[in-house]
Amino acid sequence: MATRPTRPALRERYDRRRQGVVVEAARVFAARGYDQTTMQQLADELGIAAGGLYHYFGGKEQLLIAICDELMDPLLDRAQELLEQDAPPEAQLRALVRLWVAHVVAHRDHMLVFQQERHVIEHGDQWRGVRDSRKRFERLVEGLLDRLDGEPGIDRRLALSALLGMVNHTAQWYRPRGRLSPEQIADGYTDLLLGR
Amino acid sequence: MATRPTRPALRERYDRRRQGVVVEAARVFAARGYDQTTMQQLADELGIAAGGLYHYFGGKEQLLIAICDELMDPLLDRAQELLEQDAPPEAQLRALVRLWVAHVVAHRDHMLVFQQERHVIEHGDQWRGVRDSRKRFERLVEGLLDRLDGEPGIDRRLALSALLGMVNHTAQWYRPRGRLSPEQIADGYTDLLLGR
DNA sequence: CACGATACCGAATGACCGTTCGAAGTTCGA
DNA sequence: TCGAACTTCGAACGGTCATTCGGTATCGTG
Repeated sequence: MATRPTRPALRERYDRRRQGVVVEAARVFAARGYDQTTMQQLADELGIAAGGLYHYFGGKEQLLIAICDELMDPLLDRAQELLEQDAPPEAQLRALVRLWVAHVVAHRDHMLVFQQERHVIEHGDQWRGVRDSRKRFERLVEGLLDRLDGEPGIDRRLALSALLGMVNHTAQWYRPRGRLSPEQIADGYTDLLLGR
Repeated sequence: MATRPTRPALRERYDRRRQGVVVEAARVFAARGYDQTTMQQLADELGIAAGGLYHYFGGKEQLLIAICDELMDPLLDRAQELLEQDAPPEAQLRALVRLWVAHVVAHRDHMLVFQQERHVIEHGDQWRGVRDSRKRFERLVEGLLDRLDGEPGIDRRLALSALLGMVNHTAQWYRPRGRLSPEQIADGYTDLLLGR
């Protein structure tokens, strides 16, 4: 693996290209599966030789890690930013779910790869970072749910699991020109959780 | 691959052993991933030689198909049986979700493998059977939701997706001696869907 | 233009893995 | 107990694939 260029102009090009590789990898991995995709196939899709990939990534697994980071990091940032604001819990929940659904559908491929490779993420050694990000995001949602007013019609922990299930599952059926917009979907989930 | 024994006594032993292989395979695949598990590792867990596996299965992929069939077929049967009875839609929904959650937690490993290998199931040629089973089950649930009385507080299709997401996601967090029983979990989901 | 830094090529490598198959062991039924 | 059916073994095969690396083309810069 090459080192990141030192000169600013080149560094920019390098970063863009690297990012492009991640996005394409997410696409191909989501469609064919991580293990069933060869570096050769991925390189073909990108129009470069297989060896060229190692200019940007130390190996196949680093590529997978990059996909997951690109999925979790911005989501976590935005969620944190949102929750720092001072607003009623219900409004925050609605806003968070919107943000979350929007992120999921904008990164469908990343999300599908993330779900498919759950076993590596849970057990792998280099995966503590990704695991922690996921855990932290879940805790954010959990904390918000605890802050909701009113007696819960449903167990709070169960509501959290349900919400995680619904939203993440969205990646598997959402289509860009579908009947419902991401916002409508998100609001539907929120309404469901709040008993309408 | 050997043919199924003709003599009844032997056939019984053969079926039991084959079934044991499927269950163990589900366990190992769920933990390590299908592609990352070698036939050797699987055989080790079973205490037999790698070649011995081919006495029961034509190949690794057939094993995967067997896991999925073992998951979907009984679920579909029970659901169909339930829906043939004459009962109010709400009661049927509650019963169906109970049945479904119970099945998912009883076959957690099968379920996790099923989700991980989504891409093969969606695109593979030999997978039409499994695909059809899944589709048929979804249609059963969809039909039941349409039969619910009252104006829907949420889009019916979205409710279906949400339910699918919640229930299937259960496989990823449920633990046998957890705080909630499968029935409590199922009822929680149903309450959520019906607005409590 | 010229030079160094960067980007990519592509053949070679070494390891791994699913699958085969003939032989050996075991079990069943008569 | 004997033979046939069944089960398992385990070494060998053929193929695939991630990764390496020395060389070549391209690009930015002075």
